[in-house]
Amino acid sequence: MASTDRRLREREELQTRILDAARDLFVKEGYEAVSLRRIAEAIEYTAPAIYTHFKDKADLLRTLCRRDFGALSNHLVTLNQVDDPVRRIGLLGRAYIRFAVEHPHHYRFMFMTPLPSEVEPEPDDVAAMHDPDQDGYAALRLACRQALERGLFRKDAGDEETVSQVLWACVHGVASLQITHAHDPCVALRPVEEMSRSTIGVTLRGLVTARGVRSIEELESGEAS
Amino acid sequence: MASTDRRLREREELQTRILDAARDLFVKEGYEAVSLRRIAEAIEYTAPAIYTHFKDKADLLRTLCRRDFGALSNHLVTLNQVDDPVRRIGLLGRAYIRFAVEHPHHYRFMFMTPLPSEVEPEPDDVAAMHDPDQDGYAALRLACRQALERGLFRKDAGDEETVSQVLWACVHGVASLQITHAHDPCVALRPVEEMSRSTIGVTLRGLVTARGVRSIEELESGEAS
DNA sequence: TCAGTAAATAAACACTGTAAAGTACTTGAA
DNA sequence: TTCAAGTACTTTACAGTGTTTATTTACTGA
Repeated sequence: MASTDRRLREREELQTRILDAARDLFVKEGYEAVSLRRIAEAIEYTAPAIYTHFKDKADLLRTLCRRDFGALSNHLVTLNQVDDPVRRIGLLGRAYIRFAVEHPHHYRFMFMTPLPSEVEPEPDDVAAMHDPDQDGYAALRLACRQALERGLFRKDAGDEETVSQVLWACVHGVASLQITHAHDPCVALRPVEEMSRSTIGVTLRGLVTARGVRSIEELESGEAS
Repeated sequence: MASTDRRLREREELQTRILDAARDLFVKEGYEAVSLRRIAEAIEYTAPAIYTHFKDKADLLRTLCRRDFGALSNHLVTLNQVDDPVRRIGLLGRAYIRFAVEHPHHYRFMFMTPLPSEVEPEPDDVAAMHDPDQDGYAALRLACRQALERGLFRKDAGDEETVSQVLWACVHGVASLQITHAHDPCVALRPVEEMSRSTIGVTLRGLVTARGVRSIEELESGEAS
């Protein structure tokens, strides 16, 4: 049925319009400052209409983040082409922090907001989550495994998983501190580029063997990317 | 006037009762999940009564945090007695993460929530903020300065301020990741003790000179404290 | 043409933080 | 002793929130 197709298409179009309006407002004013009524108004509908397309307000943002973070993962995994795993990890870190700073509201919701309750992920996502060619964290883990295998990371620094999480924690620290305190006069945070460079440099230096130091120097001498 | 004293005392007592009730609820259910009406009910008053003692809901939590974070700083600065600055930094990091995990809602509000607007701090706080014997961050900065001066940290790692912020970012990363994702089945975070130990070990190793390595070994061989 | 279905709406519910008005009670002075 | 001022608190009310229910509207497939 052609008309059924059209209805389905229209439905998806409206969903996208809701998501676009929501993103606009969330990015400008933050999740909690934006009400469903305002989102609805922006697309000339009423608030309850949103419930036809999304379970609730959190679901709206969740969907938004899933889509936009797909973009992050897509960007991160392109770095898999970098041969040297240590240099690759440095580039992953830089890109991660840059993304967080450029999309603070998305980042805040994804990584700085506790889940309402135990929300289990969809099966599709779980599969993608362990694929280094689809998921950013999996790409980081792969790089860590390679760095350990090739003797570029000290073995006593921890196993693949621990090392990955340590690296994640450190870049997350830079990102989240930046998002929360960038304009806080009490804190006087260093510019994010400097924090990014220094933190990645320090953590990598804390992980590498003598052989791995060269990779860091290459990373730091290379221009920003 | 004796009766004036009594009135003042009673006023302070009620303020403390409000704060205690609020802390109880915030710690159990989080800032946003708790309404002023519920806090008031817990102490058998009505919601607007709280406005006699606090400017608004945020002010209530702000006061609560100032008091309780005084306790953190008081604890952290006791570590100033540790001579070796590298070991001291490690102990500061451990204590910091432990505090964050034990007081997740306080920590969230203080370091993971953006200020409503440019709130300038009180002059008293600013003075205390730069005193290593009163403020935790000032204590960290002092330790970093000493580590640099004594040739325990590499000079090219950055100046005192940058190094301090890198260290802060890393422990903050561990703490905030833990707070947000401890019970998230999608993430499967390593236990916080392991993350704390590994992250502090890695970052310190990334900062020290050859001379400084001994301090890390002492730190890691020492029992948890 | 008509029953059935989906989508959007209007109205309402149970909340929220907060402001204004009113009520007791205490205080210092006439 | 009486009276005005002021404090602490309650009652009431407001404007807003996310969400639910009942109702209308529009369109579909038979």
